[in-house]
Amino acid sequence: MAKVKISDVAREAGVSLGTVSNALNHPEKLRPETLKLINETINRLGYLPNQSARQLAGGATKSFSLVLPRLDHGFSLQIASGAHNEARKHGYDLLIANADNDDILEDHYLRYFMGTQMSGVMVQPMASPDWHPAMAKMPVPIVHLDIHCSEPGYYVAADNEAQGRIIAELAIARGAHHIAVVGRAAFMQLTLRVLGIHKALALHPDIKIEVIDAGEWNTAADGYGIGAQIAARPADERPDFVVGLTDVLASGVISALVDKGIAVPGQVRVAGCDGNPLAWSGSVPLTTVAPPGYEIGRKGVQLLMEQIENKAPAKTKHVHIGSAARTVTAVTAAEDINRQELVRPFLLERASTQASSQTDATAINLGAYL
Amino acid sequence: MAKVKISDVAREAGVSLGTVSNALNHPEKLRPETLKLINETINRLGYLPNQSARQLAGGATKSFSLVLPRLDHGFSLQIASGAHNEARKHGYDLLIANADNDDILEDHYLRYFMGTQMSGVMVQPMASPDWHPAMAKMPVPIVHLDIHCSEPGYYVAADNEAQGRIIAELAIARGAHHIAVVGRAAFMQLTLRVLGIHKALALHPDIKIEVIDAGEWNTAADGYGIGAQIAARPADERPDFVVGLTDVLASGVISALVDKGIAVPGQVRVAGCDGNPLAWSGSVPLTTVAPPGYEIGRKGVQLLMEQIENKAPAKTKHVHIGSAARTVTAVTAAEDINRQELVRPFLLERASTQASSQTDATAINLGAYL
DNA sequence: GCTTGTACTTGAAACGCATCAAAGGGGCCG
DNA sequence: CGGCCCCTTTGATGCGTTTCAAGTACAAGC
Repeated sequence: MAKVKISDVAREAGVSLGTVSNALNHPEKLRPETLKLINETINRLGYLPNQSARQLAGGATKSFSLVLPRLDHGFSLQIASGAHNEARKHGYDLLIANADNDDILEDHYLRYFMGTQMSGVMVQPMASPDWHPAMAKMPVPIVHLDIHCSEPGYYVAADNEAQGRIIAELAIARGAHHIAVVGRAAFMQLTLRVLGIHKALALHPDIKIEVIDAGEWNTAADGYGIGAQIAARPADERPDFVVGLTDVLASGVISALVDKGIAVPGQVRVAGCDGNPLAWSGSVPLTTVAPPGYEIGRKGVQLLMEQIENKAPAKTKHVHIGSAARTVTAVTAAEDINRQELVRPFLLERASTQASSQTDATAINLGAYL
Repeated sequence: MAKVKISDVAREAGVSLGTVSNALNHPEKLRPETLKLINETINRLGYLPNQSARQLAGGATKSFSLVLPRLDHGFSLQIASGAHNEARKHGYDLLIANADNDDILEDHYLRYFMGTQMSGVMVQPMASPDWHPAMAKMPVPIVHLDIHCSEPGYYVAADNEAQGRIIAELAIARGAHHIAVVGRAAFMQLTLRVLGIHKALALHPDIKIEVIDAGEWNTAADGYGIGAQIAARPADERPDFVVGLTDVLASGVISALVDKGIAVPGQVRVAGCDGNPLAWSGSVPLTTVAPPGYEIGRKGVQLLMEQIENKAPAKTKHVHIGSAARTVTAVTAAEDINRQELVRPFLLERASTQASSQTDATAINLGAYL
């Protein structure tokens, strides 16, 4: 249990300390026999290099970190996936931290990572990065994801307005009169989406817009609650088009509406945001606006790499992504679906899922398809 | 851009190095004025403690790490969620790494974390932990999740056999004759589920079981491919009951079957595994077996805490979870669903979702509910 | 005024490793 | 046999902290 250190390996192998270090970091400098001897000793002793000492002595290690607002938001997972793949491609590790929708925690992890001599740090910030000016001076490359920064710095901006615009156009095409946007209003991104919707509806003053705060978590339960609340309204106060910030949210809304006897999409139409595979891979696909999360993560790492390679980086550099919307022929109602026309972008995807239930028991949720 | 170190703060504040350190770690030892002065200096200079040096000098920091086989598997996210909450409760950070279904990478991150002087490490291993004997000697507390270890060590075992059993019982109740289990066979957990199915079917030798490997990723696309393959078979070679290791997988199978004109659940019944909120919160809920991932993560951290607190821990300690299955009255067919009987465990959940698409464009996936 | 105690503060000694200038060893040429 | 050069190995140095024994200043008690 006593920790084995490099000096133990050196003594045991009958070589010097520096040689063992070289075996780890510059194996090509050693004679093959020496290398082999050392490696055997390392394995025999179960030696594990102390990363802290390593970083202290040698500067930054090849690893990036990513702070996400929540792990169970599909979009964030896409980002993580893209960042992961790109990072590995460059031989970097990726460490992920979950800020759990808590800005204090987000800040905490950010500081933690910046102090860890990471090669670079990425955040998908929950709010406008007000702290950025202070952070920008930090000696660690940092990239903001899915957000537009006015402060100098690096960021990858998804065109959240475009997402709002697409939704609005969809709503117009469907003849909507009253749109409800459902989601956690505190999210900067949501604000932008709403802005996009407003802009797109500038010429349609007759269409009413409403934002319903989904509480802290954006869960299906939140969606269900909101759906129930919508269902309970008098018909003339009820939106005829609901947009969920999350697919899960939208899904919750749908089930509440259906449970309460409101026809979807007959009386109320519902769309989500995320592009969650589960949402559209089932027999009755959910309409969903899918921001290019994977690409955002990938570009984020690329910006990090740029900063690392050009030691004296430009003050500000950013990438805009997702403005060019790919729209697809609409389908009027669930009943009308011609499966041949359905867009099932399986070939573009990278898997997914998420779950629930905090009980001790193995549960089984019964439903259809059984 | 030059890194500010503790000595800079000390000089600038006109105190000694040790005092600044105390301000950071034992603020109660300082006179309030001194503390205030130091804190102001820290903020003014933008000082960020070097975590590496910190850990080197002071031993382990209060942080745990979690290595997951994949982030887009809902079950793993549940684990992460449970671990996160429990860790925060004890004042620990949680760092997550994605092994991306690659055992080399899993091993890599594991070694990395063990060398980082983490307070504890958790893994949801992809295969049987053969390397465990070597790792068990490591000076860092480690806990295996969702797996049963025969080697000495700590682990939290989900009763994967029970999951298999539940599925089998469901299949029997539905009068299945031919069950197909769809998923990546390399996963240890899947093996156990299949074992559970076999055991439960011991008295039903007439029911045929088949395992279809879903490839590396367990994506909806994989599911779709398998579904298509199943649909293409002659009716008598076709399974009448398909179990997806993942909800996404199951969902993909369903859409393929439906696309190919096979009735679900008319001709083929399909169930998933994960308890993904999206799967059952929609208007047509997917049947899904939900292992208690959240609890597994929580218990994992608890075992870690135990090891930390009792410095000389018992050789082996484990927790079994999920054996007591909570079953629910079955529903015969989608058309028969009585919504009042549906189990929508919203109150137990913690949100979710995941997405796809690697394009540059903001995409919109059209489907029903529109 | 001197002693004892209290409340902070100091600074030197690790922590485990990467680095790099320097030493060592062996082969080759003259 | 001596001189060179190249390949390999050595070990002292410093990375930025924490820790802790030793110090300082000041107050109270005698």
